[in-house]
Amino acid sequence: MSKLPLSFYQKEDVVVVAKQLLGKLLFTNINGKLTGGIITETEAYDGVVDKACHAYGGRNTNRTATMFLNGGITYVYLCYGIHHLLNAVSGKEGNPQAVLIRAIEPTVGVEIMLQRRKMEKLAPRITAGPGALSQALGIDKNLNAKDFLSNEIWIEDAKAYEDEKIVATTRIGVAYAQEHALWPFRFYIKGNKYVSKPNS
DNA sequence: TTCCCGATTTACT
DNA sequence: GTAAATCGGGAAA
Repeated sequence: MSKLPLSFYQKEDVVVVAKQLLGKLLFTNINGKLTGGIITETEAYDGVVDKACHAYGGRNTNRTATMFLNGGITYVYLCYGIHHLLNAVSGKEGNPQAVLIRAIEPTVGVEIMLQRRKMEKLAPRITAGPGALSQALGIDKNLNAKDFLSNEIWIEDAKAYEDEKIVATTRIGVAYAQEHALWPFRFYIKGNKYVSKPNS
């Protein structure tokens, strides 16, 4: 398998990127520790027109500047003062779109992930949920604005899921975005155990 | 500089 | 089911 090219992320429609990322393989190699798995859940954040997006209305600050860059890089930020959340920036430069990676199914480096999560044995909650996933993979804001062809974090190509295996629903934790909270911008793989909240 | 609050998780009752 | 933890960003002053 090979790494996804930057052109994959630079499509105009972030929703398409979010759907196509399902089933791809996300890896990190932090301090020589290789971990990774299959992406099972994503959410799209559609730039300046999306009230749930940090860059809504063209808000360009130290934090959100990363999203305005060309697609194919990471956007990592701290939420609730505790959790690092991993996004894949998409679209072209100046168009602040991003895909939140919410969950993976671990396949490589499970022992390392168990240690990082302080867990005794494997359970879905190890990587089901954006904060949990980042902790398991060793992601923090030092990985912000890295491109997805780096040696620390990357995504490899894999067979795409058929549409009937993909569930589209509303996003999590964005009630403050009013009517935009109803947009069906969350995608996950039907029946997979490594999904943060299957019912919504 | 101050104040408010969040793209969550976990440990309780 | 409900609440606490915890800190940096963004807006206002």
